[in-house]
Amino acid sequence: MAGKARPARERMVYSAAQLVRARGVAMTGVRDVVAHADAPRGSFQHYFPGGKDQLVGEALIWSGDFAARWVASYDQTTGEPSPSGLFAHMARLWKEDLTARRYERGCPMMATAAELGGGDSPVKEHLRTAAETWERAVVDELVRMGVAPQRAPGLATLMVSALEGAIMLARVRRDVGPLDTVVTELSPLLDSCAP
Amino acid sequence: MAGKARPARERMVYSAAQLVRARGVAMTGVRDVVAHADAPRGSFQHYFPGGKDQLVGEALIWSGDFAARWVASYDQTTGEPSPSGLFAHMARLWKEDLTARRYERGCPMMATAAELGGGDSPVKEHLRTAAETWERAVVDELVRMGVAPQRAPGLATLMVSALEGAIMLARVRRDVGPLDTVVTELSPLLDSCAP
DNA sequence: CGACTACTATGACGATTGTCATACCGAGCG
DNA sequence: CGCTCGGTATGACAATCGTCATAGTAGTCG
Repeated sequence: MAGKARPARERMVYSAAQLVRARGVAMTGVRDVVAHADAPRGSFQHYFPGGKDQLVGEALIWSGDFAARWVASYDQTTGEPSPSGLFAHMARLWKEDLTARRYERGCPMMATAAELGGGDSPVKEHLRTAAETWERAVVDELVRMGVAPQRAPGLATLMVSALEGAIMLARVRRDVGPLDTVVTELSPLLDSCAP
Repeated sequence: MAGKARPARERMVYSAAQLVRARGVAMTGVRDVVAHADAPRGSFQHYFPGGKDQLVGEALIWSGDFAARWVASYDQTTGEPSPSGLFAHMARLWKEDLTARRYERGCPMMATAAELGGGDSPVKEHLRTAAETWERAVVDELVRMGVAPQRAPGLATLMVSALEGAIMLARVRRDVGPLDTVVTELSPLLDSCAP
């Protein structure tokens, strides 16, 4: 199941991210995480003296970095890069994940954002930086392919918003249709911003 | 605080929706709902023999109906109706709500969707119909203003997705900027589909 | 060898959860 | 009057939660 190639601490962070994006923060118990990570229970309090908040926080920044890395991986694409191609690239990962995992898991940032109230918790700060990391990666990729720098942030916000909402609708419907829809509908608009 | 103009049962459903969209399903206890609704605790098990699932389910269909009613209320708008105007109409409600409530509350459907795993729970069925009700209302409004019937569903999915994602980003950033952004960026695309 | 550190193991704690069981109240009605 | 019935009021249940306290092992270094 969970290969022990990587140290237990990393596995716990990864498992926390996977469980959170499947069932939410509150529904994900610390005991569930250590079991899913196949890690010793005593190690949790050793590696995460900050408790559950620290674990969830690190899972969020891991997610943000992962998303940013995936966005940046669009560079290795063969063929002419375009904003619509980047958006399709982002959506493809989710289509595969949703179908392969049978709509069990969604976006960890969405799950965390939905459960945190108005207050400022230590978790929310990490959520903010994770989202910022992701969006920044999209902006960088857009300007790299020639989109005007003052135009890119708005487009990135639109892309992330549409993708996030489509993920939610896809999960609700148990159908990846919304992902295809937003890609198709948004493509002409996105490509009209590149040279 | 909570006027007793309406029967306790309705107040509980409403309070459940408000608490769920603020803190999520798991973080919302049954005791919290009855307290927020200023309702007698014994009445909960009387009106909702199905337990928490029934309460959350009814809160979801209430939310779906509310969203659909708000979309339909665009009819009373003075001035020329347009797809972009409808989208701005939908976003305006959220801008006001987020700022007035200081980003305490998000979308109840998003909160529920994020916490439900892959399985089919009785709650998920209600979530599905609520989302369908909302999207259907958008489609009806679009065709009413002249959008081609085979084009409307795709646009509605795009609008709902972008709005939902923007709500999440706005909550994370504590800034309604994303709402404005998606409205601005999407307006030309939306209006290019109306006569 | 002994001491020290990194990591693991286990049991218990108080709090909170959803749900159930039981009893009480007041009006309607024969 | 007595009886029913929609609604209310508590108290307790088992389960689970995050966290803590304490003791154990393994390995390294002096």
